[in-house]
Amino acid sequence: MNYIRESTGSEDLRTKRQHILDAAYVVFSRKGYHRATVDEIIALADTGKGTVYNYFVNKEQLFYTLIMEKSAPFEAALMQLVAAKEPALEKVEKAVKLFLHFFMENGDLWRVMMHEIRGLSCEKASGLKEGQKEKYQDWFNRTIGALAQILQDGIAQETIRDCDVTKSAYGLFSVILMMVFQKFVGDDISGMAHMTADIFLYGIAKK
Amino acid sequence: MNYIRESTGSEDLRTKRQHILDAAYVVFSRKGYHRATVDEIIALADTGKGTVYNYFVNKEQLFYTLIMEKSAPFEAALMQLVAAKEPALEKVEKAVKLFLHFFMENGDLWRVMMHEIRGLSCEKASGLKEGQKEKYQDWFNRTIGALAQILQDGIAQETIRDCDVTKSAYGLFSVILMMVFQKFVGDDISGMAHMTADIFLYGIAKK
Amino acid sequence: MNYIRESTGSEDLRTKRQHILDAAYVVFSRKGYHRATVDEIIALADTGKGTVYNYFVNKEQLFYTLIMEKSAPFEAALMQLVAAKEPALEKVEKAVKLFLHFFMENGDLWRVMMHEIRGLSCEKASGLKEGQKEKYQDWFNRTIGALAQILQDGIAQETIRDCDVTKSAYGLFSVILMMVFQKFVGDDISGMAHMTADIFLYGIAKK
Amino acid sequence: MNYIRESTGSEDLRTKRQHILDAAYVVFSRKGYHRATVDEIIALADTGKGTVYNYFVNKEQLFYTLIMEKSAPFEAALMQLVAAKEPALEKVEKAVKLFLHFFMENGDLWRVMMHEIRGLSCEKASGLKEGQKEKYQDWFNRTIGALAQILQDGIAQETIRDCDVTKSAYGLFSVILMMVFQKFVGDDISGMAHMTADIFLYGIAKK
DNA sequence: CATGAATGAGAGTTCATTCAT
DNA sequence: AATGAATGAACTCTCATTCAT
Repeated sequence: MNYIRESTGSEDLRTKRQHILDAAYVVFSRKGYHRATVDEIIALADTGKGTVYNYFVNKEQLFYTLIMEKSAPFEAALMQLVAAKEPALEKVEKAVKLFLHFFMENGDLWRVMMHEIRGLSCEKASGLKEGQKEKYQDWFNRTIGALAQILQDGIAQETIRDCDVTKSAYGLFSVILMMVFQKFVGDDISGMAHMTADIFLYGIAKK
Repeated sequence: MNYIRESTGSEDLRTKRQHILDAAYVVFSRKGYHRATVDEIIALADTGKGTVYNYFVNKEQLFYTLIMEKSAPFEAALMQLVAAKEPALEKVEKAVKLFLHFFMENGDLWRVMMHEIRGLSCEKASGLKEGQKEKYQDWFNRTIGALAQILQDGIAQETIRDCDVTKSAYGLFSVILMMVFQKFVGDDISGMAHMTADIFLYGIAKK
Repeated sequence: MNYIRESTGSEDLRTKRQHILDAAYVVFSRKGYHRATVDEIIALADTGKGTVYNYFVNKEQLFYTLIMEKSAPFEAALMQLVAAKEPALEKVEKAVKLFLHFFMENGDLWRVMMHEIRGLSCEKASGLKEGQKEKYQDWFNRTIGALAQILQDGIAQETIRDCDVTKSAYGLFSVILMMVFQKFVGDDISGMAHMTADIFLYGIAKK
Repeated sequence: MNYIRESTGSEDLRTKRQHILDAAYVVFSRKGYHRATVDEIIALADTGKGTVYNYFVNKEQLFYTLIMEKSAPFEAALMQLVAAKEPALEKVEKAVKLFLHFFMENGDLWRVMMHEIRGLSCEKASGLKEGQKEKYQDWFNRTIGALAQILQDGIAQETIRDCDVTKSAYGLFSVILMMVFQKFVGDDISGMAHMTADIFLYGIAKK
């Protein structure tokens, strides 16, 4: 296994593709989908323009691949948390922490993605073809569904009010996003997670 | 003479500029700032390309004008609410209702605007010039500031916990937005406002 | 005669047209033919856009009219000089003075005109239709022809060498133009005329 | 291998960029800066619109590049002449010949350039940005400065009158230009150079 | 006559994508 | 597989001209 990695060929093959993805991550995050240009990506990736189209069919699919590759480890961790045997209230805080970590790293890219998947109705209203958009929607169904599952467990455990878990999960999700985008989250992610979960769970009205 | 004005006159007097704004509203909302083209706007407004540039200096200022004209009545109502003499807890619910109404109408446009004002640092990271972005930011300072003021009043009235009112206001704002974007809000805006305010104030954990 | 002038109608009629010509003079001189816009002309003339097209068939004819109106008094004076009974050498200096005065006033406009009449061959190579261009060329034939006539008189009077009078006239003309454009001419137009005529007549080589 | 390069290689290597410059030369010369369109240039260059912008940042810089590339060999020859050890009077005639040759080839383009660098004061009075205009002015400072230097040498050698060399150089320059523009120069450039220098040096008045 | 809102042809420029090397 | 020169469709914006009032 080692000798394969050390052979320059395989090393470089993975590298070119990865360099492009890394560069695309930076440029898409900074500029958004439309203002990001392939020229800027290849400049940052230090590669040729044609190379991009060897690995990715077009700009759109490059973006999609980026999203999926960045998401995979986060999704894995989240699913693991859902499956864990723990009180739901504690899982909520841990989930918030996972989301905060993820968005602290990838928030800008996700903001771009979320902006692009709007306009589902019209054929060419978005840069994404009809089939692609559903794949992005699946991401929300999976991750926010995980949050909802935790809340559902809490209801079963009678530590959480009997509410609409999907709406609540989306609400929690949106608060996390806003905290990140407004740069309210500093180095103390754990503390922020605690505070966010606390307000979410117990409200801000005086008891 | 009056009835003549009302038949064709009033129709035509307000027409061109308003038609363009109406068309721009639809196209910007559906396509976002960059994918919206002047050609599509004029097709919808049933006017010539030059006419747009008679009324608006460029695409950006058309967008800005749109935002400000749509926002004005909402802002007025919000400020009136803040100034009213009422318990803060009730004001919160009324404010949520105002926001829900506003975003049910203009949510897509605001999503576009919010996407464009990101990337404040870089020069060309957004379609908006540096000076303009601050004007959009002011909108947030004003409206979310109003929410924060209501919460602050609640703290003074000892009906709301002593929390970071700005963060909390942003949190409430983001939840409202998400409810709208996820189409969780139907015809019963009042009911939704009640539910949202309830969860925000009292949390979802069982007491 | 006076009462006609004072009647507002006739006064204003002449005025509108003249205001437009005055404004056109300023704008064409400053911006050149293409960069001059009708909008800027009407702003300076304080009139409506349609009014321009009431008096002039289009931008091109406005320009042409301007040239001809500005030229008339100069041409008259020049023709008078040619016809005068005077030694040719003195006429040369006086003609130089006339040209200097004229171009000190209208040099920019003439530069613009001279630039526009190029590209005689191609149909649409210039902004001017084929027929129009010849009219401009006539101006040169008339005015430089006058200079040539003076030189020809000088040859007859044996005070000027037997040279190609047309070429020499164009040469003198070009020197005058250059003096004006390079702003080598100050308030002392007479002195400058003397110097220019002196070098033209006697050369700059040491005798 | 070499002959292959010479058949297609050398043709194609220099091709696109040079074709564009060649086409731009023709179109700018014929139409002037503003009436010249990129569409016409690419039609003549038989290339795509984007290709122009691969080689030149914009229309203005294409024009500037054209001017500089056309000027380089002429300037080199002129500077060599100035530095040569020869009587100034002979240098004058040789310089006139150089200028005649140059303007016989590039006169139309230079006329366009000269027209564009006017209106130095106003911001948008010309198609050229403020900083660029100075670069064009430098061309005059260099080339007419070279003429003036020759005249200055003549004064030192006591073969030329003590006159304002800069004004005189501009005068000579303008005469050359006019000869070319009026198509007074035919195939016998040497003869024309002799005549022009003769009149410039010794005047046209009878001794 | 005087007006100026409306117009659209046409300008310069950008950028995702292709393909010969 | 890697490249980047070549491309042209699509974009925003300008401005001379018209015409209903």
